[in-house]
Amino acid sequence: MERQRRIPEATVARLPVYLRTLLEVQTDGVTTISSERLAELAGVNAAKVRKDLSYLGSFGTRGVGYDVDHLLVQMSRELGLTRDWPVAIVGVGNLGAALANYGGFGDRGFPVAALIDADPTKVGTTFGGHTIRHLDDLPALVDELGIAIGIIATPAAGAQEVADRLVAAGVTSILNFAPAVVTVPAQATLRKVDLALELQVLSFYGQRDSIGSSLREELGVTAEAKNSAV
Amino acid sequence: MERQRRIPEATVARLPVYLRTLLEVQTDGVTTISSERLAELAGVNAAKVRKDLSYLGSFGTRGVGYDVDHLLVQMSRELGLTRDWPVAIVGVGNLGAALANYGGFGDRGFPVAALIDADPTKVGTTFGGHTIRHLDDLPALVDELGIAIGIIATPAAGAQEVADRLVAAGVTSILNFAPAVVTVPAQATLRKVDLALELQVLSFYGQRDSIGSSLREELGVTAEAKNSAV
DNA sequence: CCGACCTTGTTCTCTTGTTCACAAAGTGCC
DNA sequence: GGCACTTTGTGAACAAGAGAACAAGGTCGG
Repeated sequence: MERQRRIPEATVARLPVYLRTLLEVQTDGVTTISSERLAELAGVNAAKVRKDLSYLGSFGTRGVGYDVDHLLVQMSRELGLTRDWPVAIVGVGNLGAALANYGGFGDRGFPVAALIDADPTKVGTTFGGHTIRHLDDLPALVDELGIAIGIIATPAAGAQEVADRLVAAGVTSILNFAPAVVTVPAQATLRKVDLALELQVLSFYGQRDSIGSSLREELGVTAEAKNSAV
Repeated sequence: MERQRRIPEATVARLPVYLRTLLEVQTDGVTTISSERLAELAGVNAAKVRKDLSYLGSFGTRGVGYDVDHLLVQMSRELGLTRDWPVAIVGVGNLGAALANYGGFGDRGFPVAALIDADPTKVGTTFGGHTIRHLDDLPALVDELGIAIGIIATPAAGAQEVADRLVAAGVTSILNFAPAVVTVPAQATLRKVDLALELQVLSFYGQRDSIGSSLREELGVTAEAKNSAV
């Protein structure tokens, strides 16, 4: 399959899981790992692991497995994690503030570089080491700080406008937490995290469960289907 | 398709989006909606909308469209949203605290009924109107409060144990925010929200974009693939 | 140097999901 | 009451993804 360059969407979404898993085993001193073992740790099928890794033009060694360090280098490069990507959080309400405080971003190469809000009473105040800037300053901030990713944490009503402004300012990667449908032009990439949606999906399957397991098979609700998001 | 009862996973994940959209148009006084219009508002294909709704045993009216109220009733029932589902948040760190404060859950029928932590210095303190309880109290809390859904907001290291304890206490719906692979028995439903993963996926496509749009077509990175998570 | 053993890379098949296209069904004007 | 028009419901083609299975390739003991 010599270094093929079209990586399927589903594979891209699994690479970060492999990456995290490999980092863990690396700190345990493991230097080589088989697809079987990696699959077990990552919670997926071994054949899938091998197929996914083969897209990286991977060099596993038959009979042995994959070199952990080498795999980490390849994967980091493929995911573009060899550099930091500064993030701007737009909307410093409950959720935005929480995300700003959440250390998990900076640790993983996504430093929070700016907090942005449209509310004049918030602009100028300091939060978690950042002075909140006005949405109108967005283009300047993108230039100054090299913002690569925008996180929308506004109420639903403002989400589309924020997305439009982010794109206009040159930010082409957007993560939307607002419970609203947002569209962006083709050159931009948008992903969403919808907390209420997740709970509602759980509600669907949870309700099904409570009608009794004897019926479940008949209704066709299988364990695989229920857990497919993981 | 007379009232068929196997609803595909992909459809289940879209029902909440339709639901939200319908609630919006309902407040605008709209009583009837076509699949075309609903598709536009929900950001999906019209044929997909019709097929999804047909799984509800839906009664649209040809030549007219769907009755908004009726659709909302059917959909709420199907998703199990005719009652509240009390939620327990396990892990009151940065993220857990944020989720506890986030009003979006209670509003949508998922009241936060308990905050749980394993840290003795946190147990007994009050946060957002809730006294933080110890993880050991979980079974009692499930019985007392009818906890239906558990949210894991602990560090990665503790996630699996919390999941095990939730399942043991009778909670079969789990939403995992911890950056760790968690597995549950088949009778339980697990979904995950992985913030770092989302950013890493954005990084992948963002990096691709920066090599120039002329190459993009050749590399096969299409707008559809990039936006498929939305 | 050879053979037993192990693990990868890849092909093939099956399942799931998406989209098109069109017949069926109902509305409302004339 | 009939006809033109609209929109649904669904069959069928197509695309994407998952997983089983196996040949190819490499290791390591003897």
